[in-house]
Amino acid sequence: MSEKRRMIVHVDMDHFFTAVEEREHPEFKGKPVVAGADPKAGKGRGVVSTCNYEARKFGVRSGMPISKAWQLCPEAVYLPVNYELYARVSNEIMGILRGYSDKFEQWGIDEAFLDITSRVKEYAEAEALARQMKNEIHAKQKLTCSTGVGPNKIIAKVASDFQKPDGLTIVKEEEAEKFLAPLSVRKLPWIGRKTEQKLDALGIKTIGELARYDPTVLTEHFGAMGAQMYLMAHGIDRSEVEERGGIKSLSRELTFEVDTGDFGLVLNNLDRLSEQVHEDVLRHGLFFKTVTVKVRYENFETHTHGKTMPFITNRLQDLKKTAKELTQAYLRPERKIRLIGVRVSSFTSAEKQKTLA
DNA sequence: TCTGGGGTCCTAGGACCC
DNA sequence: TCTGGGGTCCTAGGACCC
Repeated sequence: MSEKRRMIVHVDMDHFFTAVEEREHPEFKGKPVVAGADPKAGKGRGVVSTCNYEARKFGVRSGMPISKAWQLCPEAVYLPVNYELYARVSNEIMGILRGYSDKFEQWGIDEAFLDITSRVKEYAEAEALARQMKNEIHAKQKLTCSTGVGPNKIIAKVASDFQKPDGLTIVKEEEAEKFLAPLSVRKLPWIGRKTEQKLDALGIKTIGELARYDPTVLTEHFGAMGAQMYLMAHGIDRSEVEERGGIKSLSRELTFEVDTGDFGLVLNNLDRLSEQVHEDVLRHGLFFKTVTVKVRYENFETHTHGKTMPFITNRLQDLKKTAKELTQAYLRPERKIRLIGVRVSSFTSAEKQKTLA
């Protein structure tokens, strides 16, 4: 019995944050635009969140320290990240895309997978449908996206990244291995900087080299991920497109403008972060059991310390008290602190909590 | 290169239970 | 007393995603 061939689409909005900003501010058009931390004339300490293609011409990239971006392109328009605005626009786009599929999966704020197997019979029809999506998003939102179509999520995602911006790339099942082979392993999802380095040490740079490698050796080096990488390199991926389940954790963190040894300041901010997390907990109607704090020292050494309580709670005082207790051990006079964070997890919803009570 | 912020998932070890 | 096997929960750290 042969399974029906699937038809999967991946949609990735082009430089989403800065594209929304350009739409809202036509005067930015044609200029380099960078969304991220305050550059503070080259002294800022955050990173670039997104930049437009004009800024990329200067070498600016996502994830780059904002101070480096300032060196490369001081004349760019620098904007703070307006997450609420982007989330509103994202919701409208996701609403449009949902209409094109039976199975839908949002991925981050600006990407989505669609299973359109039941709606098309062949790749030409899939291409037409993908083009229709792009046109509707452009007509209604004045934004462009890059789209990939393939027999599974991995191939669709790599395909959407192949031509940018405003791209549309179709990769048929029978062409998938040949399409992937010359690309860097870094193009595969889940292969980041560290894994790329480890693969490089094994003499593996391209997806084709990964596909020809001994899978048992990959499993020895990378565990379950090794087997997964080997399958991906062969264009194999059986994972379903499915709506993400409920939220698993809520957190807030803060990097100080200057590393600090002022523990009063640290604890005040810890309280503020706890209050913000607590607001989110109430907004989602959740009860939590686990509190985790995060501390990063000036040398970037980072620790987390958590506690699971023997009861479920949604009270601010429980969160504040636990976070403070967990943080105390890290407050050492000889160590300045760069970042603190508060996270809650092990959730139960309010409805479930009522039935238990 | 001097490294944000909000998330998810995996791993490995230890506690504890039957 | 020197010893099992399975299951679950918890913790800390790490890699990855956008």
